[in-house]
Amino acid sequence: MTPAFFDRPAEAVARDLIGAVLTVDGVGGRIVETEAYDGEDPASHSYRGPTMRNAPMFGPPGRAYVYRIYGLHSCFNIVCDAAGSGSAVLIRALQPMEGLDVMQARRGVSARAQLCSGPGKLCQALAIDARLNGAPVTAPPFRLGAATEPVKVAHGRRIGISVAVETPWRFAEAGSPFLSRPMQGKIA
DNA sequence: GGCATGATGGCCT
DNA sequence: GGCCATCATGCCA
Repeated sequence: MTPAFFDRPAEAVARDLIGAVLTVDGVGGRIVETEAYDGEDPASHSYRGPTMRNAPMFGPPGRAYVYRIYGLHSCFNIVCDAAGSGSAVLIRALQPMEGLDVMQARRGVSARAQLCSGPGKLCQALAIDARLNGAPVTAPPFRLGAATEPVKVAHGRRIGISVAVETPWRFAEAGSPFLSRPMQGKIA
């Protein structure tokens, strides 16, 4: 996967990332849930323009934007669309594939369906933290491979936000048991 | 199953 | 000072 893949609107990238395989130092799995955000979007960190915290969102596409939320959890985004639009895709859930034992140890949980079923959980499982903020996801320790087979993608409302709740920019593999929450949208 | 709550840090008004 | 793109736990039904 090349940086050009990410140089598109976040909503398109978010959809196309479903089924892609993401690992950090060989630990990870298939992306099954994402959300798109951009600078026009009141729910986005980039909505009010660049700040120290959200600076990576206004940088080159294909880089990581990692932030801390509620003081304890990390969330992992991939920056999209150059031209300073402040867009990114939040990775919300993975289907664990590689390094299950490592993820279980980091999470303190053994059930596969709970290792990466949420943005904070997958960061803990893959050991993603502020160290990787701004790092290109197209180079080690990241590995990111496009989906190899067609995936049924559903979309619906995003989770955990209080504004722009009508913007249906959450994408997920239909019927996957590895989601943070069940999908209620329509098949795309 | 659902709902309430605490942990805990940086950013914004 | 208040607000979060969260998670785990505990209580009640």
